[in-house]
Amino acid sequence: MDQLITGEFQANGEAYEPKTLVDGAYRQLRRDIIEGRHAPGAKLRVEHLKDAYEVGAGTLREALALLVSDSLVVAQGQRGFRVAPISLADLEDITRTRVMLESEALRQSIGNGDEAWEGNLVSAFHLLTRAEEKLAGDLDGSVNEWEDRNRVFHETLIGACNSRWIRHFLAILYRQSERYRRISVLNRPVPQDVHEEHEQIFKAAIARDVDEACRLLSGHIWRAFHTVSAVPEFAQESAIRQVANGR
Amino acid sequence: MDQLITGEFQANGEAYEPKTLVDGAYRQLRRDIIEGRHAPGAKLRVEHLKDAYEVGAGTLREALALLVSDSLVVAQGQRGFRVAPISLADLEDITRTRVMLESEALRQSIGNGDEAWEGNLVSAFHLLTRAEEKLAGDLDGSVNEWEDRNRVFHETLIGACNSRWIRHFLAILYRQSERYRRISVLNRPVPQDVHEEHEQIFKAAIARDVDEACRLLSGHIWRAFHTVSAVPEFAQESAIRQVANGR
DNA sequence: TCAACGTTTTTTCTCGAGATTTTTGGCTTT
DNA sequence: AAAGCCAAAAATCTCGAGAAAAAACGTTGA
Repeated sequence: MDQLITGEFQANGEAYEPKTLVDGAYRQLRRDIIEGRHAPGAKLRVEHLKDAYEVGAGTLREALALLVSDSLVVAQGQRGFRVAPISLADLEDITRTRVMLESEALRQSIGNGDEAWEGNLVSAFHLLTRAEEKLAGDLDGSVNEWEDRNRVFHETLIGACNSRWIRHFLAILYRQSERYRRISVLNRPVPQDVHEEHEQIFKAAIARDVDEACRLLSGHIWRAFHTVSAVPEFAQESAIRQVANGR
Repeated sequence: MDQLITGEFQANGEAYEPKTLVDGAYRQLRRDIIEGRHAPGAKLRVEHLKDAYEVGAGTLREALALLVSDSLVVAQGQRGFRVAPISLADLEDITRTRVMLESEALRQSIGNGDEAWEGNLVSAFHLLTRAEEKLAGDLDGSVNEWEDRNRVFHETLIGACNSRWIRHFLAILYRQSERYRRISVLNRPVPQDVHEEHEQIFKAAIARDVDEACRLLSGHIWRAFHTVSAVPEFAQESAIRQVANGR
């Protein structure tokens, strides 16, 4: 089967080799937005960015167009591009929708998953556990590794869900959630509670306890929302609106 | 608030004026794919299309990039663009996901909807009824009108749902469904049954009967799936694969 | 007859310059 | 002093040509 260029995450941990300059700029730009290097609401000037990413103006425009449909960038006709704004209401919407979709996906995945899926899940959980140990041990630079492995763990959980569309939508929502998390949590999150939650979800999934797994996963996702919403920066919506308007 | 260029449908029936050439080409191309003028799996050659749509090559590439994230076009690195392939399994996936999201959206919409929403719904249902009468009366050229008003009716139904993300995903899925419908149903569908279903859904929504409305809506969407899957062209998956591979 | 190789042709991808539109700044007027 | 208007400047949007890659084709050899 043909491989989509601008598709989902890849499940394995190997480095992705961009096949084209547009694709490379798209991924680099997406990462910079998710990790907060481009602030929400900030203007994205083509003339300025084409030098930073070392591509032509047309190429960068095409990469920006791809980001528009991921809702990470908004286009204002004849007035250029901006980083998508953020708000607590938006994060709540993202969270609610994600809980609904991820519960359904997990339900299907546990129902369909074979032994190979179990194996992948054991592996993903193990790698995540190791990353969480490093995170607790104050090793710098392990945040990115944790983010990667956390993403892979969640992807593997729903990996046996045979609905491409649900997985596609969840990938979009996951990126949005990650952006909020990385913007708000500048220092590392509390890893101990999160690790326990991951372990409980993992065990319930392996035990094929659908209802319990969904219940735990929903709680896990909502807890992340409440963690972010407790950050002072987000607690007051007025500050957000200021950022969202980009002025 | 700023208006997004590449956003959702507009609820009213007025003509949309594209603010930029990219946006115009994007909408025109999207319509041509949905209405089947570009066959599934067909190659989209930039050199050939830029003349047809009367824009530059770079502009057309940008429009194609926008369509990639709608999953109406797939990009194969260094090998150009193709119209997204179709398959019965994909339609089933679309339908299942759509039923889940649209039920939730309708549930919220009926819960939140005020009198203004009721008014919009009455209006949309009335216009749809008129279009269905014309369709039964064998007036040519009324298929596009029916499609427009059918879309507006479904949009209005879930219009009071306050989740932007659910509405966004539903807009994508609706376009996909419309493509399958228009590819398979070259002659008009049976309007009588469909009209009765619309009327029942409409009445249940106005009566604020959430469970009944969701039940009817789900049946309505699934019935459309079965209608398409009964078409000989779709009944045999082998023919589909041939089209999907585009060779 | 079939397979493999090298050349030709087609198509895609990329870049920089020109035309439009928006924004900014200063000036005049009330 | 505040509001409105005109001009300069910045940024965006668009286009066509050149470079790179992939596909098609014919040829050669076993």
